[in-house]
Amino acid sequence: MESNAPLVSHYSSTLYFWDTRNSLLNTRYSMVRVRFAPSPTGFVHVGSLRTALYNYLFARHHGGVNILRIEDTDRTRLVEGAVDGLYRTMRWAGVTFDEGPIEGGKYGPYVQSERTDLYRKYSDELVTSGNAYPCFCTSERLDLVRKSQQATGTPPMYDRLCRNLTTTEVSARIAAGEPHVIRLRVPIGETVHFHDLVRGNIEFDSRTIDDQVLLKSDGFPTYHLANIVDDHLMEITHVIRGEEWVSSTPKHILLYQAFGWEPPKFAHLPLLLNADRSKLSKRQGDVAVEDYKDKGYLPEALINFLALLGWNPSAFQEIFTIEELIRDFDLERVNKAGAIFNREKLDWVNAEYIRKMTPEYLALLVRPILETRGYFATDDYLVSVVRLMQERARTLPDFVDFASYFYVAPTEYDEKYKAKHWNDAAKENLRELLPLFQAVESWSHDSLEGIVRVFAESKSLSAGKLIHPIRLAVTGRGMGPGLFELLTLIGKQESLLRIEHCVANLA
RNA sequence: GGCCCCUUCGACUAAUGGUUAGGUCACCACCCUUUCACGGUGGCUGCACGGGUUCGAGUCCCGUAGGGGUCACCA
Repeated sequence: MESNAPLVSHYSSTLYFWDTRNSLLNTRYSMVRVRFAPSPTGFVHVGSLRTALYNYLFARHHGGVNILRIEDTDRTRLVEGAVDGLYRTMRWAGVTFDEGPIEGGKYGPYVQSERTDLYRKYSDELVTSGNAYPCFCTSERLDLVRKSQQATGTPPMYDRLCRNLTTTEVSARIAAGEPHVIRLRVPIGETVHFHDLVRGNIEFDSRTIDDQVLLKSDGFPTYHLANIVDDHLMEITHVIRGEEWVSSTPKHILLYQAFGWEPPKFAHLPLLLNADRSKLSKRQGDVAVEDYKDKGYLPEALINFLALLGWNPSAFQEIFTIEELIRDFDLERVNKAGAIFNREKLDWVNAEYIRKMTPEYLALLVRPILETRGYFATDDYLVSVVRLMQERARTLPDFVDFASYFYVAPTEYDEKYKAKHWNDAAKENLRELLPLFQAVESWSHDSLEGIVRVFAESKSLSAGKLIHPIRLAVTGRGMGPGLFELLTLIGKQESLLRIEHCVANLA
């Protein structure tokens, strides 16, 4: 019949062992060790970044160790260069690791495909102890079983055909070279429970837990096996991961019990959501960290924004330095409900950061974009443009795309603005103003403003009647920095050229 | 469908049995102003619903509804 005895006896016999070790080596085990364990399937999802960030903040807050582990046990989904990309993204975001494939560490290797012998060994151990069993079912049979279960409305689970094969039959079939997997022997009639640091106690009836595949027929482990073997061997103290893992956690608990290992503490993070409250997905917008980098968001801003999606220390502060995030971070203040990724708020946070940075630093970040657009500017000039645009820009490309007239004369003129401010009277005014501009000796903010205001007064006009047409002629736009700042930067010759051109040609 | 989780303004959230339910983004109005932006002032909307417990419930309990996650030899 069913043999679930090994689980129970294993667990209780090793509990004593762990309790003793825990008290004897208390200092060692009080050291926080967390891991970020992505599978290298290409880009880094912003949700993954947030998970990585929370692990990082938790580790730093507690003076613990942050570990990167690559979970590449699915050979069919390997993506060339994904690990490099992952590191590039993490470095950009400022999330650092103390142990990992590049950092090294005494718990390595940190790439699961280099640890397959280990998983095999532990899988064998589970089979020997009766907590796992070989299964020879083909995927075709499994599909059929699943289909009939769906048809009858029963929960789709493995029907446990191979669970009670005799040892002689098992040996024979293995000797015959029959492909097989190793499955977890889930005990019957138990309640599996665990305490989640975010959600509290969570319980599962073991009859709802599938006899999960632990070792695939290609000899590679599944996530479930590799994950707990590594978490144990790497002495992970806290597993901080996305909510989508809650329903597989009981399988992990069962594995810890089967091995007689003390499970780590779990904290399941709320999901990042689309506007319709479904799991944040590619179909409804940008999900790759790279997308946000490319669109001109600053890493500090993205991190700040992401940190506050699902966690909040007080709600009386919106902008946090990374040091403040580390100081304040606390798993107990992580929310339970999913959070919608709100792009407008990100824009605002980004704008806040742009206003805080030095123009020199921003200019460095803007230059590549400038060159992509085919514009030219000296370093000094670019810094000046940044200074004028700084409180108007929300993202990095704004310094180029909303300010193109600083680099090249306008070829298009804003229709609405033109309709409002460009007419024969305006042109006549500019025609008369032009010689005064030409005659000016110091092309400076104050002298230009003085000329315009005196001229306007002499003609009994409001200064706006001159300012708006000049802005249109010089920039083509109805928005931007103060006119006299802008004229000063663009320079006398170029400014006059543009005004003359429009007076002569713009209808 | 089974199992698990969740539910405060449109969005992110604060509140740890006693508040006119607070802040931020977005939105609207006004002020500042040469435009846009910044800044300032004000406004708009919220405790999913129904029962309990309690002198008192957004906060505790039960139920309902709604939403989400998960049910692979993927992680």
